[in-house]
Parts: sequence; C-alpha cells; structure tokens
Amino acid sequence: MNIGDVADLSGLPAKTIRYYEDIGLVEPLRSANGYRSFRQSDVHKLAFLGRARALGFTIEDCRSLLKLYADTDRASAEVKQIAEEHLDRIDRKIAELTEMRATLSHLVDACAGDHRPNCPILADLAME
Amino acid sequence: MNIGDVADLSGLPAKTIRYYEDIGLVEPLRSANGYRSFRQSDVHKLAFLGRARALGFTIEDCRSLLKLYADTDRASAEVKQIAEEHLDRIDRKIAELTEMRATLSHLVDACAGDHRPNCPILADLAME
DNA sequence: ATAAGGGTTCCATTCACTGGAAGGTCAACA
DNA sequence: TGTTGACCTTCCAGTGAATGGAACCCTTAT
Repeated sequence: MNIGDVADLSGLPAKTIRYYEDIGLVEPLRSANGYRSFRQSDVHKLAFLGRARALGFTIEDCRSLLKLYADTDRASAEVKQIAEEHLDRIDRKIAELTEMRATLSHLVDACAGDHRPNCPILADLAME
Repeated sequence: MNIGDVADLSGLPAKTIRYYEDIGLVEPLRSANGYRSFRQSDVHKLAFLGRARALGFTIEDCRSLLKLYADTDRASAEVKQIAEEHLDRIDRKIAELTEMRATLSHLVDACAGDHRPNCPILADLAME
C-alpha cells in the first residue's frame, strides 16, 4: 500500500506518517520505484499511534506503548504506569487551565466592554 | 537596573527577558558598558507580561494588551474581546483534556496493573 | 593578578508536526 | 507517443515560547 492509502485508512496525514518513519516509529518497506510500501501491520501500528496521540500520549509514550504491545511477555503494570503518569499530567493541566479560567472569567465579567477606556482586565494585569 | 535585578523583581528569568527584548516587547536602554539598563517602566511592563503569560495569553495577545494598556483612548471592548477569545481557547482545551481524561481513566481502571500481559489499555489502542 | 559573579551575543534544541520547493513516477487519455 | 494530473520522493524552514550552552566581556574584591 502507498502512503496515500495508508493516510486515508489511518486518518493520519501523509506528512505525519513520513515523520513517524523518520523518528523510527514505523519502518515500511520500499517498492522498486522508491515509494514506501506499507504492510497491514504498518497500517495497524499507525492507527494505534493515531489513537494514542489522540489520547494525548507523547511520542515517547507511544514508542514505549508500541514496544509493550509487541512484547507478549509484558506486565500490564508497565502499561498502566505510563497511562497513570499521563493521567496525572492531564489532571495537572486541567487544574492549571481551570484556575486560569476562573481568574479570567472573573475579569471578563467585570469589564464593561464598551467604548470607554476603563478596564479591570488591564488594571489587574498592571496590578493597579 | 541590570537584568538580574529585573529578573528578581519581575519573577521572569533573565533569558526570557532578553527574549522579550528580541521580539520587541520591551526596549531597555543600554549603559556605556553595553549592559541593558531597565527603567521603572520596563520593570512594570515585564511584570505585566509575566501576569498575562501566567493567565495563558499568547505572546501576540500580550503585545496587543500592552499596546491597549499604553493607549489611554482604548475602548475596553477591545481588551474584553481578546480576553473572551482566550477564554474560549481555554474552554476548548479544558473540554478536550476532560474527554481524554474520561477515556483514559476508564482504561486505567480496567487494567489490572500486575505481572500478567493482558491489558485493556493496549487492547483499546489496538482496537482489538 | 586573578577569581567570582555579573553581563553580552549567537547558535542549537525542545515538541510534534506542517508547509513548500524541486523533482521523480505512474496511469489515463488524445 | 506525448502530455496531463495525481501521486510519490527528499530536503529545508518554520511554528511558540522559551531554554541551554559556549565563548567571551565587565566589575569588584581579594
């Protein structure tokens, strides 16, 4: 299969698939004409990557997850640890954003948003 | 004032302050020895930037906010619009993360996390 | 004289792509 | 057979917002 078909099947842009080969996440074969030739297993791997990335795992997480997936002797504890660390990252990020949101929405509510220059948002940023 | 003092006062790393000068957010004077010489107004501006960045505004937002702050004829509506757009970005990001979190936490709960290879997390990623 | 602790510039790296240029390959159609 | 258009290839540069490091200059104290 050529890269365009794989892009359609996996939902990943061709550019991204080439990038994933670059950094060693997939190793498609090559046809005589130099085109990448993807096996069914490559397509499967790329779909796996797409879903892992959609869950926010980093590329390095994905690399580890793929390795664990390929290792039938893995301990599920290893997978779970990666996922739990990622869950923590997400929770911290949500907490950070939620705090920003609270402050910001408070300021937005306080701002008249009309033609006059007086503005509590700027006042807060300037610590006036 | 030298950059180190300003870094201490504003809470921004010296590297970041140099970067902000690079991209035209501040324009400190220079002493005879070539050192940056920060006025009170520069320090104030940098503190403003630090707070705006802490609220998650982009650098370009910060540039606009600084311009509005300097313009005593501004309409508060302009400030409010920037803040509201940012609030939307934050809300979208929180929604995205919350959805990731839900899926991921579901998978983590389903995973035994022991020495056995069976793993619902990998199974889900592989769409098995 | 020299050492410590400032400061300076410039270049490379981060993360995960994405855009674009320049060019090779292939299938279909006139 | 020629050519068009849709593929494919590689390589280089840019994104955002810094951060790390090298190599070097300035100031002050010992």
